[in-house]
Amino acid sequence: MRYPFSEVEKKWQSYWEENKIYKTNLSKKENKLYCLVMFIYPSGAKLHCGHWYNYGPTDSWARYKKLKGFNVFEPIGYDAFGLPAENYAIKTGIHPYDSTMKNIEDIRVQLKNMGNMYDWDSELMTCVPEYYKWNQWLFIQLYKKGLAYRKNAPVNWCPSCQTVLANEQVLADGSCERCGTTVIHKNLTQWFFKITDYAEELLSGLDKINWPEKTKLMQRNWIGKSTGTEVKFKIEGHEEDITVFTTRPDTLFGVTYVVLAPEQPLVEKLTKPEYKEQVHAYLDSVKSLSEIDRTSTTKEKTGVPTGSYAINPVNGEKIPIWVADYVLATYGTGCVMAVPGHDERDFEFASKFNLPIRKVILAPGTKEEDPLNEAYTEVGKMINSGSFSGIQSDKGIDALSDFLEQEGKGKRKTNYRLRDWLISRQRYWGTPIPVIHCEKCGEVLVEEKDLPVELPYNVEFSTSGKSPLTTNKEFMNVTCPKCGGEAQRDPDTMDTFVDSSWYYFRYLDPHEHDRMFNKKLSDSWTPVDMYVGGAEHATMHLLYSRFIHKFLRDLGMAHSDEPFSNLIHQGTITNQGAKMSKSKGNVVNPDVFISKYGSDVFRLYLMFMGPYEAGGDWSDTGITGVDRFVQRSYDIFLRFENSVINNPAPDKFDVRSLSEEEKSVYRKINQTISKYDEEINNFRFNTAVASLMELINELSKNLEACRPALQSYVLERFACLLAPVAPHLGEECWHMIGKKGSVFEHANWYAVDPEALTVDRVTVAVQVNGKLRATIEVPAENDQESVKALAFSADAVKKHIDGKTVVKEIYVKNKIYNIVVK
RNA sequence: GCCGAAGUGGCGAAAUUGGUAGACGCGCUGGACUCAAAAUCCAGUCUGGUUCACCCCAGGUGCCGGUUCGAGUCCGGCCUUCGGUACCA
Repeated sequence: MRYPFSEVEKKWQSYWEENKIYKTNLSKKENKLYCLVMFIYPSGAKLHCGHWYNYGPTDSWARYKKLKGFNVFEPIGYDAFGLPAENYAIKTGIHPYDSTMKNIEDIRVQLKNMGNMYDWDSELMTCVPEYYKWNQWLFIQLYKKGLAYRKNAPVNWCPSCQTVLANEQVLADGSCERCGTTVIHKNLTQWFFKITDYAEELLSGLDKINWPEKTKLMQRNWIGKSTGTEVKFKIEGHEEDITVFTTRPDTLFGVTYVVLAPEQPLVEKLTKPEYKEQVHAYLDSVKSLSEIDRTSTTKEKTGVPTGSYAINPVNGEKIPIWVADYVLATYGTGCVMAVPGHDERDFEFASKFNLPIRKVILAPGTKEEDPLNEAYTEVGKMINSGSFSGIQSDKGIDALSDFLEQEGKGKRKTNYRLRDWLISRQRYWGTPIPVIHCEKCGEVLVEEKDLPVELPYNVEFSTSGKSPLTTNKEFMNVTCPKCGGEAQRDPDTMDTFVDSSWYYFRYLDPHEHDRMFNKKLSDSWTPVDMYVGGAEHATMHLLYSRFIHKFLRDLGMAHSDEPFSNLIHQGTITNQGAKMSKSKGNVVNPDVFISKYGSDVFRLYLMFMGPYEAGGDWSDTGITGVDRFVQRSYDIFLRFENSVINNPAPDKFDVRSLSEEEKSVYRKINQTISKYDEEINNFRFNTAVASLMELINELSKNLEACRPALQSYVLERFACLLAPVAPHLGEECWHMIGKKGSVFEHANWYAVDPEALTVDRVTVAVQVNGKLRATIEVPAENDQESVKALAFSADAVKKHIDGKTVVKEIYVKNKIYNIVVK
C-alpha cells in the first residue's frame, strides 16, 4: 500500500495544532533550549527552497532535542520592513503594508504545511507599531547615552531619478539600474549608532561563543583592530597640522610625501590657488567610484598634488601633499604618510608620479646600494634613519613611538576598521526616527510617552530627492515638545537591521505592552542556545545584534554578554549557480514537491542532499531515493505492526542468546542510534539519514527472521529515529505500533546497549610501502606479533616483499599493518 | 582588490585526531516478477590494462611542488567557483 502522505500529514498537523503540542511552557526554565532560525524576510510572495533548507533541518534538530528531553522553544516571525516592498510599490502602486501583509498570509500557510513545531503564540512581525515602537524606544536610550548622533555621510545619488539608491541598485559600471545615469556620491546629514564604542568588547567577546571559526575570523577582520601611532606633520604656512595614523613609525625617515583622501576637509584648505582647477577636476572624477574600485590594487593609481608642503617631524624635510583616492576618509584620519620604499601601494604611486623612493629598512642579505625594485615590507635593519639607524625595525616601532610621544609630535593609538552604524534611510517602509527638528531647540527627542511615532499610510513614493514621509504634511508638521513652536519630524526611517538586532527577546512575549520585552522570561531563556541562518550575515546582522545585546545589558535589561551561544550557518541553495532571489527570477518553489511527495520527503531530501553547511546547486534528481526510503519504512511498519502490538519489548537482549540474523539486526539498530545521535547533534543530517537507510536495508533483509519481542524492540526505536527527520511519518509509525498521543509529548529516546556494539573480529589492511596489498581478519584483542605473522603470510604481501629488505614496520592497532621494504 | 569559504565517480556525496578513497542515494546496465507496463526485488557499476571469468597490475580526490612508512586530510605556490565588502537582508 502506498504511504498516504497527504492524509497523514494533514491529520498530524491538525492534531498538533488542536492539542497545542508545541506550545512551550516558558515559565519552566529547567532544560530550556532556545532554538532560533533567522526570521523570514517576506519580500517574495512565497517561501523558496532556500527557506526550507534553513527551517526544515533546523526543526529536525529541535525535534531531536525535544525527544531527548529538552524544553524546546522554537519561534518564527517576519522581518517585514525593507527596500524590496517599497520598490514593488513604486513599480505597481501596491502599498508596502498591503503587499507585505498579503505575503505574510501566504507564507504562514506554507509554514503550516511544512509541519514545523513552531510555537505560533509567539509569532511576531516587525512592521506593526507594537513592535517598531521599541526600535524607537531603543533609539531614545542610545541617544541619551550619547550612542546615537548625526553627521555627514555620502549616499549614492542618481542625478536623473533625483533619488538615493541602495548599493544593490547601482550596477557594476557605476550606473543607475533604473535609468543608466552615472551615480554620484552626495553628502547628507544622517543618523549613526556608535557601535565603535563597543569595538573592543565585540572583538574579545568572540572568544566566549561557540560560533564557526570562519565567522569569528570575518568579524575580527571586519572590526580590524590595529595598534599604531598618530603622527603630526606640520604644514608649511599653515597653523593646522596633518595627523596621520601609521602602524610603521619605524619607516618615518622614508616618508617622501603625504596623501589626503579626496573627502578629507583639509583638501580644500591646503590646495594652492594655481592647483584648484586640477584638484577640483580630480575630486569630480572620483565621485562616482566605489570604495572597491578605489582600493583595488590592480587599478592604476591616480592622484594630484595640492601645491602645499608638510614637514617630516623626524628630519624636518619638506615633502609634497597629494590627494589620491587610494586613501579612504573613513579609516584612520583620512591622511597617510607615504613610504614608497616599504609600502606596496605607495611604491606604485611614487613610481607613477616620479616621487622619491627612499630605502630605510634593509632586507637581510642585501646591501644598502642595491636598487629597490619593489617595496620591502618585512622586518630589517633600519638605515638612513638618523640616530635610529642600526636597530631592527620591529624594535624601531617602539623606539620611534617613544621619541614622538616625548617630543609631543605623536601619540600611540589603537584604530579599528569598524565604522559607526549608519541607520538613516531616505525611505518609507521602515521605523520612523523619533526625533523632531525645531528651528529654536534643534534636534529634540520624542517623549517616551508619545511613542510609537506611527508610520502614516498615505505618502507619495516617487518624489524628487526627499524621503517619502515628507509628502505627508500631517505627519511631518508637529509642535516642538520643548518650546511648543512649529517643528518638523525627522523624515527618515531606520535601517531594518535595527529591527533584527533584538527580535529574539521579543519572541518570548511579543504582545508585551509596557516594555520592550519581559525581563523575567528573557533572563531565563536568553542567550539563544542555537541560532541557525546564512553566512551572508556574518559581519552585519550578527555584529549589530551583538552590539545591541551588549547595550541592553549595560542598561540592565539583559543578563548575558552575548545573544547567541551557538551558531550554525546552513549553506546556500543556489539555482544555476546563483543565489535564489526574486530579483534574479531563479527561485524554486517547493510547493510542487510538497504536493507530489509530501513535506517529510522534501525535508528529508534537503537533509540528505549534502553537508548542511555546504548547501549546493538545486537539482531534484535523487528525491525519489528518499521517497523510496519513506515507503520502505512505512512498509516495514505495515508488515510487523501486529506482532509488535502483541509483544512488548524488553530493555535489552542477551547477545549470546540471539541467532545470527537477530544479532545482526540487534547490532544494527544499536549502531544506528549511536551514529544518528552523534550526527544529528552536530547538524550532519546527510549522514544521519544515510544511517537510517542502512538500517532499513538491514531490516528488509533480516527483521522477518527475528523473534517478535526483538521486532518490537527495533520498531519502537526506529519510529523514534524517524520522528525528528520525518515528523508526520514518525507519528504515524509510532501509532501503528500501538503507542498513544504524540511521540513529541514526552522525552522518547532509547539508550544504546554497549554489548551490541562490541565486535570480536576486525579487518586489518596490510600495506607494503603504503600500498594496500591484502586485508586480514584478526581478533579484536591482539598484539603486533600475532598480526605480523598473518600479515607476512598473505600471498599478495609475499609477492611484493620477496627479494627485498624489510626496513620498517608500522602497526596501527586494528587498522593498518604497513611493511616498508627497499 | 580585500576578507572568508569550497573543489572527490556520469550525478548528489562519504571518509570526525594523517591510516583500506567512493558509505548512502540518484542514474545507468543486466536479471526476476508481469500478457505488458508501472511499482517492487536481486546483481553489477572510479578509470585504464590483462583475462572466458575470478584474480592480478597500474593510475586516481582542481593544478604544480613539498613533508611523511603512509596525504582527500598537513605545508608552500597557483587556477576556478561561491559568500561578504558597511543602503538587498
